[in-house]
Amino acid sequence: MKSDGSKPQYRMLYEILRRHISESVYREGDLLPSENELCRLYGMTRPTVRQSLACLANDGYIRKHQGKGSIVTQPARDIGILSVSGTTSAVGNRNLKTGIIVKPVLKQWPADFMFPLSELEKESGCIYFERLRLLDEVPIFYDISFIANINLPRITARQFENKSLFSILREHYNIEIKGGEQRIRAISPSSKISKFLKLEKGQPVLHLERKIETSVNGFFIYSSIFCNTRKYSIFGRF
Amino acid sequence: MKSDGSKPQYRMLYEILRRHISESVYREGDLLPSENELCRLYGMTRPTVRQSLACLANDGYIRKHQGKGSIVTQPARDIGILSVSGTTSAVGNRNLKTGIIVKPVLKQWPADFMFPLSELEKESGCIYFERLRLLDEVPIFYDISFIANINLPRITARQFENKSLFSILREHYNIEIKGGEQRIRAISPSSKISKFLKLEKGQPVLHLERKIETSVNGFFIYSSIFCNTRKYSIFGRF
DNA sequence: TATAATAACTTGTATTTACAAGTAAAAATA
DNA sequence: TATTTTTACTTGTAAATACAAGTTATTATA
Repeated sequence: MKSDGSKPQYRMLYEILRRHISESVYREGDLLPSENELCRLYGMTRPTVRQSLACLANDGYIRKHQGKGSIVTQPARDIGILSVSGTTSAVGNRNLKTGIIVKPVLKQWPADFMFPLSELEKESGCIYFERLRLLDEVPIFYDISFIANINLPRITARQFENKSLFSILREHYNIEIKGGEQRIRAISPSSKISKFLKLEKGQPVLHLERKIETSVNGFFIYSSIFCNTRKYSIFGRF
Repeated sequence: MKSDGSKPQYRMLYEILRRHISESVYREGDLLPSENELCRLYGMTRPTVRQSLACLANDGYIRKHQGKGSIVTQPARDIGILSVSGTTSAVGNRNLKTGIIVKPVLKQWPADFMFPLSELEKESGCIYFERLRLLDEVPIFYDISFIANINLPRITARQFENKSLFSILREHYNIEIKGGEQRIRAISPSSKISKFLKLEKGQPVLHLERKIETSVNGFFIYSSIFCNTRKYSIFGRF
């Protein structure tokens, strides 16, 4: 019995509860309503409710304890770029600004790209752009993004300033981020990166190489992210 | 109908399939048997089989595609210290050696510990040790571990050389690792770390601060890991 | 032959039911 | 009163069933 046309029930409850946790309706340490109570409250059956809770637990919003209940664990998720939700939504209430350094252009993939590419990806080239992201006016991330040029009309004309790439993809192209993989290294920054991130001499940076999977088969987003971890740190769960 | 006394069915199937993938019975790109086939093969119902597959997908061993099936994605998981399986099991076939630099001793927690501690943890002190881990004879990790001193008889007397801490906990104390959280930074190493990891001058290191959750309520393992990411990189899924 | 419709798969979502196992508070017992 | 037992919760595991939705190969049609 799908009451809504688009999203599955468990997903809707997941989003409701996640929002409630984010907005401190349920605070850290609180017990969520029991599974049976949630069933009554939202008119679902227990397996459905449990599917929502499993997602929440997976994302680190709650912790389940047999016999006790589901405990809210709002993780002070530093700058949780490791989460799938994208930089903008992950930083929470901090003031995040995004400046475009290189506007989106269609070009060839670099010769030695950091991830292997499919033939289709190679042929169609990529949309390339560079962004600098500031947290409370301090430059923290330098993002270099590569998007396979597959059926994204007018993407190069879009305004990326202070917007999440993921939200643009979701709203205008109906593409959802599903997950991905990444490699993490500590490196000495190039002078270009050093300049943009306003680093002191000798200050190392974190380098992330990410391949992000979407709801569209074979469509990936790649990014190379340089991160100043002096004040903030990357936070993740496993 | 629990056919085995200890572990749930879905967990057993999960472990069987994971071993098959690790041992290349199923290779990367292969389709796993369909859910209904797995039901017949292992005498379970589809919800149970699906629970196993959900775990596998979660850990990045397979990728599910509606209408197609479950595709094996053996991730060339570099040195997947980010996975929950622990360093030793995560490096796969590479030659991993572990040397003890500071033998396990019971001591007080450091004054400014990297994670907040419960009262119980504070009172009971911690077991402290330092290890150097080499991959193909090259020092890669410098691990500093802190284990809450809660009911672990004879732990300081145990032989940690070339053994995974997690396997010791599992075999001798019946404690399983459930997950955890971590912070990641790029730092300039201290001279001590630099010496042990045989770093060139100016070579930065990755610094992980991890809080690892176990099957025992309130029992956590903490570790501070310094990692040389020049040759290898940390790999993770999200 | 090339295209479109169909059928036979696959996984995704959801319900219903049942019992096991852990937790905590209430009740009975010493 | 202090301890133990019971009871009433909680989540965990598992079955059987049904249909939706995506994929692929076959079959029918142009």
